Amino acid sequence: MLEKYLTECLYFTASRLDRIITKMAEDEFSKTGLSPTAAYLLMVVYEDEGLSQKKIGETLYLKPSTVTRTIDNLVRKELINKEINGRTTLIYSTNKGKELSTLIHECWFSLRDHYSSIIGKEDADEITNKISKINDQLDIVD
Amino acid sequence: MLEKYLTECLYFTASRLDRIITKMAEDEFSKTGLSPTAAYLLMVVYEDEGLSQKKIGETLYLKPSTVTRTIDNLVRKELINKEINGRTTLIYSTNKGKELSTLIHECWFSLRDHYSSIIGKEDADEITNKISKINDQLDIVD
DNA sequence: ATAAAATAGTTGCTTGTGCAAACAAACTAT
DNA sequence: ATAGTTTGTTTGCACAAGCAACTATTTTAT
Repeated sequence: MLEKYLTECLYFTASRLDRIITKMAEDEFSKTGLSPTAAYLLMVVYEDEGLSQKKIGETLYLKPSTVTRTIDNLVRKELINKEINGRTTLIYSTNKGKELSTLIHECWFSLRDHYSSIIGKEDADEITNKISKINDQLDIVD
Repeated sequence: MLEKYLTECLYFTASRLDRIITKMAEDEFSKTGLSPTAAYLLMVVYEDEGLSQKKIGETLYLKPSTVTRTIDNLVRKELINKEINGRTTLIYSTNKGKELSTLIHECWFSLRDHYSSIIGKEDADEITNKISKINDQLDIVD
């Protein structure tokens, strides 16, 4: 009986979805040895070499502390470099980092194929789009 | 440019949504002194006093270890009791726990009002429903 | 030129969740 | 009845993310 009300709660359904899809993404990206977030960060760097941590955080909607730590991790793996430039630090991928590019993109497509094959490409695209719009509405960055 | 592709990724949008809505829920339920999950667990107990941990986990879609810990927390706060019954444990709310019922339900409605006021009631209900259906499709409990 | 404010990043801590292995109780089949 | 299997719960560990307070740099205003 309560179950019905739970599934009418956005918090409840959204966090369940997050757990499911995060697990799927982790499994998919495990081939790269990276967490999904680290892989996405790397993709952001590929796209815009030398961008600042701040920009990375804004792109991925992650807090500065999370960005710092994800970056530390990638630096430790020698996949990116930090270039301190006054109060900002610029991030570049290393050669080793660039070598991962293909694999990461494969995982990224594979993840999409995976959930699309279950829920259907149209539904997947539609829901993703809707969630994205709702995110922008709810995320009132003060 | 990459931003556009990120918003087409269900993992990316879903985890962002989770972060936003979890924060909103935490703020809303902070009046109760409980995490949203703990509050939901308590609501499940109100609805079915004496149910097993297993059942709680199934209802909330949480792993046994998470249920154990959330319950430990509520026991420590003297809001519920565990009654060990062979290999299963049955959960009952205490009087102190029952006293929280009204407040928890208020927060629960208030949370819903909050996000509905931002994205609109229809859109909120629609997306919640869609996510719920997708959860059931993706959550292939082996 | 210097004090105050704003900005970028870091660090210690907390929280929620899961995994895997352990443990304990209860069936099942011989 | 007893060995093996299944089931429910617990425990140790790991991880991702955020908060709040801090440091360091840059900008602004006087």
